[in-house]
Amino acid sequence: MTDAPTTLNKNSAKEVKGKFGQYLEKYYFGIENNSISEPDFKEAKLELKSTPIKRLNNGTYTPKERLVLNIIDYCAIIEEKWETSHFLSKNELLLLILYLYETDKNFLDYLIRYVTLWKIEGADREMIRQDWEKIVSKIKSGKAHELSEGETFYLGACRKGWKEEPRKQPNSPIRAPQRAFSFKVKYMSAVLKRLEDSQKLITDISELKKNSFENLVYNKFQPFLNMNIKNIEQKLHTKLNRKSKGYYADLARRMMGVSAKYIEEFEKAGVSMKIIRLKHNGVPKEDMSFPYFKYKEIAEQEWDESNFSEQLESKFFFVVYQMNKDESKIFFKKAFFWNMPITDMAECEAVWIETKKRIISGKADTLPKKIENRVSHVRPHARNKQDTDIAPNGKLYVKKCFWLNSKYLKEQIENN
DNA sequence: GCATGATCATGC
DNA sequence: GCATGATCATGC
Repeated sequence: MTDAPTTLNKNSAKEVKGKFGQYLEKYYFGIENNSISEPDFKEAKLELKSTPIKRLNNGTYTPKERLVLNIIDYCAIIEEKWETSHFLSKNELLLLILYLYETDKNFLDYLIRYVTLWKIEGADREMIRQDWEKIVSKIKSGKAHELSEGETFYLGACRKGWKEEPRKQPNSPIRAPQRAFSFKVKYMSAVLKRLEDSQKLITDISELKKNSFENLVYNKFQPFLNMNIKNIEQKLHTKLNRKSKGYYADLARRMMGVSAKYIEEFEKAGVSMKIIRLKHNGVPKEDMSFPYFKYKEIAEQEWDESNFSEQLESKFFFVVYQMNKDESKIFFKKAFFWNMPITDMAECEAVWIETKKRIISGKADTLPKKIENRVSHVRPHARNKQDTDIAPNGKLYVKKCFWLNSKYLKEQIENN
């Protein structure tokens, strides 16, 4: 921000509010201040947002306020659909900058703590969609003046511009205060937590210029190939909890030099890391499970929009350990990125369609078994027998999920 | 309290 | 040894 004025002194909180963001846009990114409806970087469909965090007395950090997004146009929004909504097209992908607000500092001296891309996706996206629908339906019924933040979960309709005249709204003569969509403070806390809990794999950009990301990851594992897990821990000068279920995942992250829970690059790319332990014959000890499904959801969905197809389309990172015959010893064998070949995807589609067919015809208790398909099968995935979900026929069945067959995984591991 | 990743148990 | 059913452990 070299061109920015430096003569400003301490600012009152009110003056500062918004200024950091304006200066950042203007002097760092060269964008003139605007409130146009397109994203700031329209070619990339990327919206620039900066937001303050503050330090608490106990040393932890917390968002200072909600993140205010676009102003709600009461009259226009009732004609919109979620997928093509103004809100989503502007805010789906944010370049989010979290800076540390400090009372007695000139705002030009605020520290930037995190810079990250934040995409509305996954389960968050569903919650936010529901919130959006709720707000829109209230506006539709002529109650824009009764909107309040407490009605929704992640996405709020907050007051914005107290000095502004109340706005016209459809289906009611009453004028309603101006409101904007916003991520609630609690949601921003989750964003911050996510950032605090994640760690970059590659910190030196020059490495990435010389080598592909995949190769850089493989290089990190190189020194540990074929090494017994005990020796790996020693080499890393670390002692992990062997009893923890996440032990092998922890160890894998450590081999990559990461002690945090999340790997930033994996998170951004939607890469899911999976641990596989091979028996002496090269077959994984377990099939690979996915989150449980809702019978009714499968009955109503098409394959293309199903959770299972979405999960399979993402990239995987397999970390493979090899056990000896009596499973007393285990060593690190290999790690590789993987995505499902299109032909195998078709097999999973067939299993999914068969599952849907049986659920609809009231046979949710006899879903595709392992012997029925080379790639995938359906099996219980619940806390116990009492942990059930309701099927379209009104009966309760134990929760189940799709699995990838261990023998199929064996082939994939051997081919990589 | 529940979802999720992971693992155990049983019977053929 | 494997398919299938059942459940554990952790974290949010």
